[in-house]
Amino acid sequence: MANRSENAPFAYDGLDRVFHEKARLGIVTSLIGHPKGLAFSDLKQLCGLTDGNLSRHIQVLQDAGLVAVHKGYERNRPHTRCELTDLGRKRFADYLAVLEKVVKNAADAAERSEEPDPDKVGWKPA
Amino acid sequence: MANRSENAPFAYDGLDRVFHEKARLGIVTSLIGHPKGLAFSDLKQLCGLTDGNLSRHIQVLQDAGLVAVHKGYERNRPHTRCELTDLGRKRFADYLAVLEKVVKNAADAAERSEEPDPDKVGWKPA
DNA sequence: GCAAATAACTTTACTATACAAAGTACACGT
DNA sequence: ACGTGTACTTTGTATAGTAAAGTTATTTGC
Repeated sequence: MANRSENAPFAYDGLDRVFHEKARLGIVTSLIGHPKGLAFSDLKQLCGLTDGNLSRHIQVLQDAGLVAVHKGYERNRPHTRCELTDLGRKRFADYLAVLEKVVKNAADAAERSEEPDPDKVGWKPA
Repeated sequence: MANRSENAPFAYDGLDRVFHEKARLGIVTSLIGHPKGLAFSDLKQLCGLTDGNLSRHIQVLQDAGLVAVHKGYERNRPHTRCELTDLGRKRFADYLAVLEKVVKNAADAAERSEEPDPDKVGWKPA
C-alpha cells in the first residue's frame, strides 16, 4: 500500500514544500493564468514582493523545474519572462488537490463538531 | 484603504504563518473535529509526527494562543490534552477562507487560460 | 527486586530557507 | 559626466522545521 496516510489521515504528505509558501503560491497562481508568461516586474507588482525575494523564489521554482525563465532584452533593458512548465502545471494541480482536501476536511470536521454529541464523532481515541 | 492587496492581488497576506505549515495544518484540522480535545499520542498518530516534532509544533500553537494545553495524569502516566481555543477556531476560519480563495483563484485562472485568446485575459501587463 | 523496555513527552542541535539589505549593471535625461 | 531609475543578483542573518538525544516514570520479564 501507499504511505503512512493509511494510519495518519492528517499527515498531508502531498503538500509540496516548494508550492506551500505564501510568496511562491502567489507567483504560481499568477503564472497559471498567463500561459504566455509574465515579466519580472509584473510578478513583483502582482505578488507584492521585493526584488530580492522575487528573484530568490523564482530561482527555487526554476531549480525545481516548475517554471521556465527566459532572459532577454526589451527596449534595451534586461527583461525576464517566467512561465510555468508542463511539470509545474501538473505538480501544482496535484498540490491544489491536496489543498482542497484540507479545506474540505476542515469544513466537514467543523460541521460535525457543531452537534457536540460524543457518540457521533468519527474517530475514537485508543 | 486596506493593505497592498489593492495593487497586489496575489500577495495572500492573510496566510497566517502559524497555520500555513504542513504539520500544524494537520494538528489543527485534527483538533477542529474534536471539540473535547485530543491527547498527545492521538495527535501523533493522526498526523504521523514524531514526538519531538509534535511537541515543538504544539508549543508554537500554544504560544500563539491558538490551542490550549492541559497537562495531567491518567492511568499513572502523564497525559497531555490539546484543544483549539476560541481564538484559534476563529483565526483558522480566516485562514481557511484565504486558502479557499487561493484554490478558487487558481481554478479560475486555469480555466481562463484554456481559451488562449490574448484579448480575454483579465490582467494586462504594462 | 533488578534490569530492560516502553510510554510520554522535552530539550538540544542542526540545517534549511525566507526575507531584507546591499550590490551590480546598464540606460536615459539634463 | 553625473545623478536617477530600472532590472535584477548576491550576500547575510535570523527564524524555524526536523531529527536526535535526553528525561522521568512505569510496567514487564527473569
